[in-house]
Amino acid sequence: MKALTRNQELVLDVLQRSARQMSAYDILDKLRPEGLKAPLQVYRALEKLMEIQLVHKLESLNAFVSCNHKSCHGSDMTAFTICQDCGAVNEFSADGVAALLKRQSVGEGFKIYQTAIEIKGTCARCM
Amino acid sequence: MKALTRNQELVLDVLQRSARQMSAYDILDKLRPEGLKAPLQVYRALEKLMEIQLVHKLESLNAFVSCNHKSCHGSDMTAFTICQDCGAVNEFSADGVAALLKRQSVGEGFKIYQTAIEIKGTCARCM
DNA sequence: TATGTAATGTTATAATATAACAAACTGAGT
DNA sequence: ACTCAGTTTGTTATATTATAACATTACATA
Ligand SMILES: [Zn+2]
Ligand SMILES: [Zn+2]
Ligand SMILES: [Zn+2]
Ligand SMILES: [Zn+2]
Repeated sequence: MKALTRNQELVLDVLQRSARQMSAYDILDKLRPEGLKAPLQVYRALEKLMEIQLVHKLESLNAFVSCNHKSCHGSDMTAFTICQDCGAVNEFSADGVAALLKRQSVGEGFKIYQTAIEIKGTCARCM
Repeated sequence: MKALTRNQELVLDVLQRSARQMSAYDILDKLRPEGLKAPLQVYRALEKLMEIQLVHKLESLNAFVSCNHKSCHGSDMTAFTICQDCGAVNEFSADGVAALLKRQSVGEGFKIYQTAIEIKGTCARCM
């Protein structure tokens, strides 16, 4: 587990403190006081953080969240619910789904490398 | 089942003839000879086509495909494999996965409206 | 025909992401 | 300490994807 660089620390820290997903530009704005100036500085940090699964990208929102799911590091399976009313995002365990997808995709002759499962709907608080 | 408008027909037609997913701007370029000039003309057509599930968006690619899955219209469950080597996209039936996700998300007090399941890996031809 | 709804055309701009390249840092091996 | 390779950084510029705003036109239907 390699140590994070300064920019990676900064980006991860901002994401962890945030209650919500953030766009790369949201993150950049938060980090201007620390001296960051260019989108690439954020995107490069995000790229590494996603590689080691400390951060996930919500593809359907073009936004990023820190991983709060103890057991997903090293797994290739990540699933999110996204509430369309309040915007709340929740990472949840989808092991059964993962296994099923794997079986089914093997049936189709497909070797899974990574999955994005994003479920939009209404969360409990908003029902 | 309302009839499609001219722009919607044009966009759907281009997508159906394409062997691959296309970005909105790919589609626009194909349709310049037909008189389309602005991105919005394409995006608006895509919006309607997605509403009636004749077209799906691949969120992780910011690209669009026509639906070739006979039974998915009216369903809220769509799943894709995306080959990272050759780029091939395949829409596949994920009823079991859908059911499982539904059960699990109900457990979390979440009402599903729509899902995006995108699986990246290597297809049979590329293995 | 009157009336409301949906679709269109157009210009401009916002939001998201990457290319290219030079400079600085890091760690392993000598 | 020196060297080399690989990684990270800073910076400017640009590419790609998507929407805002607003005037206009088509279409259904009562
Ligand atoms: Zn996670
Ligand atoms: Zn909610
Ligand atoms: Zn479909
Ligand atoms: Zn392939």
